[in-house]
Formats: sequence, structure tokens, C-alpha cells
Amino acid sequence: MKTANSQGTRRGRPPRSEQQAEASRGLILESARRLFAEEGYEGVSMRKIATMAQCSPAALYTLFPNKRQLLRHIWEEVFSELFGTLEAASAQHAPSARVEALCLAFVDFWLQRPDDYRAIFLIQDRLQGAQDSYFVDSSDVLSRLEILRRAIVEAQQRGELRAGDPGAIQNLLLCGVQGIALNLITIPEYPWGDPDRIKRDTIAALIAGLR
Amino acid sequence: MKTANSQGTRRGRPPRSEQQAEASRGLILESARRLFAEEGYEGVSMRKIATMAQCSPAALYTLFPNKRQLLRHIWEEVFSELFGTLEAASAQHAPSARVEALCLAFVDFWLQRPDDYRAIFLIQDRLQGAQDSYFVDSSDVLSRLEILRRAIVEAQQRGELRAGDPGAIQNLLLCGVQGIALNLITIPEYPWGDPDRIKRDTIAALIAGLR
DNA sequence: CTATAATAATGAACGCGTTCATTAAATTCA
DNA sequence: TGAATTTAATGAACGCGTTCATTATTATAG
Repeated sequence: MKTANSQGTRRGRPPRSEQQAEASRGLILESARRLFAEEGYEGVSMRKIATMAQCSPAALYTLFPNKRQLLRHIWEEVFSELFGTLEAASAQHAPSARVEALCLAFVDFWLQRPDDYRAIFLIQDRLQGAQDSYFVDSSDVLSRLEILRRAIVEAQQRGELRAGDPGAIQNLLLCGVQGIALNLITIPEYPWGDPDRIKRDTIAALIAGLR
Repeated sequence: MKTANSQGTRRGRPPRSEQQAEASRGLILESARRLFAEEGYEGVSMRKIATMAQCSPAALYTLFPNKRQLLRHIWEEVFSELFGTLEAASAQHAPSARVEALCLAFVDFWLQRPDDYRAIFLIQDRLQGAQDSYFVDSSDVLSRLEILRRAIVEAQQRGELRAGDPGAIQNLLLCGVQGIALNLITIPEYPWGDPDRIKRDTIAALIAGLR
């Protein structure tokens, strides 16, 4: 029989509540963060996390679907740092230079953290069918991108950027800066020349093309 | 004693000649290519390659330093296809539209082969100390990029692109197109909007900024 | 208290890339 | 013909991410 009784209770061991699960997730993430801080991405393995969290490796899979989803919570701290940097850059520059400053700060941030960049953007899961929304779901990346959008709208109002959907312009700039970071980090043997130069020139060209 | 005798011959088993090694590498790559064609990147493991090539997995490591370096030879065929596509695109367009057409063809090529793109650009090795030059060394990627450079120089001569080092402009465009491919492929959940639009708009903005 | 039912937790296993001590093979020297 | 020497080839192992059949736990029903 699978039906519930009159009180709505069911037979068998009751499932853990979502808050219990969340608490366990928190403990595990604490271990993961400690391991990551001590040994970097290379040092964080599911087995080590399980050992430190005093559970079996398999238990991790009852709380997280896979390693990448587990580590996503750590990346959120990296993103938090990123946006902190961006907000500082925004505050330090006059409105007329804000969009360019944000783009530069974005690229600089990742160039200074190539390992983070690799771990976050370059290591992918197998199943693309499963629509894990790493960056967008349940993280405030999207909302904090607002800072770029505001700078764009500001520049449009000042006539320094052409009119049009600021979202489209934002995406375009993101593509550009991501491209710079990707290329410089993953193809270091290509003769890009001075990283600072390609960085500045590409961003300048992107923005010039948007006037 | 480690010294050679009067004839210059040495004691012990003679090392395999480089051509012998090259021949073995060829046989192994043939197996790898067959496996790749049959099962895709996921299906190609060092163990499977070894089985098909009738040797031990460890033997592969006497001929290739690691899996990535082994598979690089397969990527060269993908690059060959890419440049074939680019050359066709170049031939099909008038000089005035060539740079843009090349950029579009570049992005389209990778968007149609996301798995290839991931395997080639996104899966990285551990040791960055070892300067394996995947794309540049011993492959003709650099030389075949000439087609883009020619289109750039042509556009400069026609006054459609600003003067200046064509190499710098080429790098800039490569950053841009790589950024589009990277973003659309690895962050599909981000609201990029219509892929065609962001593709066209980003490239158009890049080129506009280079006038 | 015992049987039953439902869920939680895990030990053991798979295939993976890679390493390395050991073994096999091929050559020269006495 | 051995013995010695040099290199090739590999079996066994490591730690990895992940899965799954099995076991433990916790509840209700009789």
C-alpha cells in the first residue's frame, strides 16, 4: 500500500526536510571552502570533501547532483569579488569613462585569476540536456550586472553611446571582454602581443563601434 | 660504463628511431580517429585507444605526453575544416564584405560544432608550466590565419578599415569572435537573446569600431 | 512487539587519466 | 656462449567522479 493514513502521515522513514538538507549542504560547503582555500581547485575532490565533512562520497550526491554544482557555491564568492571590483571601478571613474573602466576591470579581474576563470567557465559538464543554470539561476550574477547596464544607459543619455536596447549593448560588451579573457588565458602561446594593448585596443574598438 | 665503443655503437637495446616512433604514433592516431568518428569525444579514452591499437595504455605515454596532446592531431582536422569554410566564405564575398563574412563564418562554424569547441578550447591541462603550444606549434593554424589578415589589409587599402598594424586588428577580431562563441556555447542559460542577432551585432560593432 | 514500508546512507565497483617499479627485449663485451 | 648494459613495454596501482545494489534507519499498522 502506498496510500497515506487518516492523519496524512505515511509509513516508513520520513524524508528529510528541505531545511535539514540545506543545513547539511551548508556543512559540506564549509568543508569544500576550507579545502579550496588550502589547496586550490586541484585539491578539492569529492572524496576529500566527504572525508572532511565526515560522510561518504556517495552521500554528497544525495545533496548535490555533481561536483560542478557543489562548487558553484564557491564561485559565487568569486563573482561577489568581481562585482565588488566593478563597483569600485565604477565609483572611481567619471560617468564618461565608466563603461570602458568597467570593461577593463572585468578583463583585469579574470586575468589575475586564470585558475578561477578556467574552473568557472572552461570546465563543462557532460549532459547539456540537463539545463543546469549555473550562473543565472539562484545566483545574483544577473542582478549585479545591473552596474554595467546603468553605465551603458548613462552613456546613452550623455550621447556617448548610440541609442538602442541597452541589454543588447551589454551582451555585446560581455562577449567582447569574455573573448579577451578566454583567448589570453587559454591560448597563451598565440602571439597576442602585449596583453595590456590587446585588452585596451579591443575594448576601445568595441566601444567606438557602439557610438 | 656508459661510454660508447670505437664504432660509436653503444651497449644495450638501441633506442627506437624517430621514424619508428612516428610510425607508431600514426597507427595510434588512426585508432583514435576511428574511435572519435564512431563515438565522439566522450568515447575516446586512452584505454580504448590502447585496446584498438593493441598496446597497453601505458605505451601511449611513451609516444604522447598526455591525452590532450594525442588528440591535438585530431583537432588539426577540425581546424582544416574551419579554414576550408573560411576560404569558401572569402571567395563568396566581395572584398568590401570579406572581413565581416569571415568573422561570421568563424562564429557559425563553432556554433555548429559546440562539442568540438569545448574539447579544443575549454578542456585544459594541469601544468601551465609546460608550455605545450597546442595551436601554434606544429600546426598550420597560424599560417592559415593569413586569410583573415589578407582581408584586413585589403579593407585597409580600400579605406574601409583604419590604418595600423593588421596583426593587432586581426587579434582584436579574433578576441571578439571567440568571445561570442565562448559565451553562446558555455553559458547557454544566459539571456543572450537571438544568437544570430548578438552574433551579427557584435561583429558589426567590432568592425565599425575599426573604421 | 513484530512486520511492513518508506527513505537515508553507503560500500563496492566502474572506467577514467596517469605514473612507476618491474619485466622483457635487444644489443655489445669478455 | 653467457654476462652486462641499455632501452622498450607493461601490470599494477593511485586518486578521481560517479553509480547503484545493498544495508541501516525510522516511521506506521496490526
